Amino acid sequence: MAVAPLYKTQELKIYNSISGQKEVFTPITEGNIGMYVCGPTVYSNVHLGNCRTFISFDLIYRYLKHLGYKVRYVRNITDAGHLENDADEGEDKVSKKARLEQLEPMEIVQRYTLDFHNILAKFNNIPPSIEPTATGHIVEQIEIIKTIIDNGFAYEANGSVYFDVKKFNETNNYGKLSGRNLEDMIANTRELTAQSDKKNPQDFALWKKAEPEHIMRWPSPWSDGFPGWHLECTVMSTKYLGEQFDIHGGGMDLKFPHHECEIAQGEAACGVTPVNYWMHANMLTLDGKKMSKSTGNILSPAEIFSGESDKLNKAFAPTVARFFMLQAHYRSILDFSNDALEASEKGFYRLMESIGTLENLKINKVTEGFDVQNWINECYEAMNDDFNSPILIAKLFDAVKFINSIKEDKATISEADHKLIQKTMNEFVFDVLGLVNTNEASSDISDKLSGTVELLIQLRAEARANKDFATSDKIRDELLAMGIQLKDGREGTSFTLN
RNA sequence: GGUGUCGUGGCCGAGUGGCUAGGCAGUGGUCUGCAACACCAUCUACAGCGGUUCGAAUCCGCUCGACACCUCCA
Repeated sequence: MAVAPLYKTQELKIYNSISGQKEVFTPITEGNIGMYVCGPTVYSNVHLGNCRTFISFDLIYRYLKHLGYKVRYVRNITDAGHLENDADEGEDKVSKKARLEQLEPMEIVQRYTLDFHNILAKFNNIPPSIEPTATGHIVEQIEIIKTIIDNGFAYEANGSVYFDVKKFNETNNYGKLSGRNLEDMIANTRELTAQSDKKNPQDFALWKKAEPEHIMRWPSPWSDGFPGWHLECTVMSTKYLGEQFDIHGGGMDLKFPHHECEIAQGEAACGVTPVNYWMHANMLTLDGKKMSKSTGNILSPAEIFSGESDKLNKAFAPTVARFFMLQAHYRSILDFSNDALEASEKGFYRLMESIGTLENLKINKVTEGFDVQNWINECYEAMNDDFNSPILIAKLFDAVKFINSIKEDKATISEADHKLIQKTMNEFVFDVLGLVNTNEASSDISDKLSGTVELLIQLRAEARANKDFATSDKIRDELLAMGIQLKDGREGTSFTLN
């Protein structure tokens, strides 16, 4: 018997940045989803703020897959073309770093691409289906520039090619994603600097002629140079997902100009708007301010994992940091602090604890004290409402309460409901939220240790029976200091690793 | 200056025209040799002012404050 995919029964709503509303999600091709997310520019280590965005889209990817969709997830690596600023003399970020560190640009790219993969793996992100690079698509970028020029939306000046925003805006709408109006933008900008090749300050580069000292350069019909930053995403998304695809994501700070330019390029090249659902993940702040490479207001994942930072009292497991982020909605600003992370950590371990408890729960004939089916529905409702992970987590804690009540003989569960709740917990906690059970990972390697602790528990029980509390407390307290917590229940003593 | 978002209890953080968010912390109880864990109960809210409404924290207006984008950033 074939089971129908979940998406047949679940109505998913997604907040579409371009309409500013939650919309019922309908993919272009039933059962299939094309999703593109702007990846990093690999000229330095990822910071925690970057990670939040990718964790947000990992959640989305995981849930879409959970619903039974076949998702092609494309996330690029920007290894060329990303300029320091928009001025004509703006230097390529990768190039600049290579110059400063006296390395080949591709060594820089390799180093930070590896770092990026390594860190995201620690956060248990699933790699995308395709991870294309800008330098691997120079030919396609040159081709699309030709098309945009032929369609009359770009012009060459001095070996560079610029997108003609004003011309585009006569027939299309430049600013529809970011809610901007081109006339206002023009009215609000200062005069062009005398040496600029652009017709308008809003025009953006599709191709830049390389200065003689610029080491990253490719031949083109216009000059030896390099492609503009916005272009790579247009090229790689349409190449792998088609001229029109379902979801395009990225950080909120890419909305303008990057994504606005992508819309313009896509429409100028293909005559159709490229994306049906625009999704923007919000920023992670530190001391109330956006984490940002340029201002140095940064906390690195390595610092979280090691605890070596003025901002932290202790080290945190990657999955705890992930859990902390998922406790906020992806479209809300989340402020990072040691205290908030510590609070999440305690909750996280409570959640994991109850998943362990769930394994060997007393089974009864009937379920009392909880409506399992209703609970499952509420979990789906939460995620179907624009991927509301905080609500989902709140629901998971409802189940935690129920599980603990059964343990305390204050509620009962039937065998069927037990299976159902176990399946649902596992699916949401591990498959959808992508959390990792740290208890389990450590207990795998500690069979011998368990035996040792069991022995100590036995000795302690004997001491307690003899009212030798000095000995029993010594065993308990010293194990605790080693990170092993004894738990006295009505059916004997168990332990957990902290 | 332009555009936009937001302001929730001790902290973090959902939600929303009338119904308990949740986590952490606190308080009282159960359990315990004492604790811890767990369970039960429980206290601190919706920036300020005005308006719409039978009813607003939720809608509208103003004030104050914060942040983001308008240069590069996830």
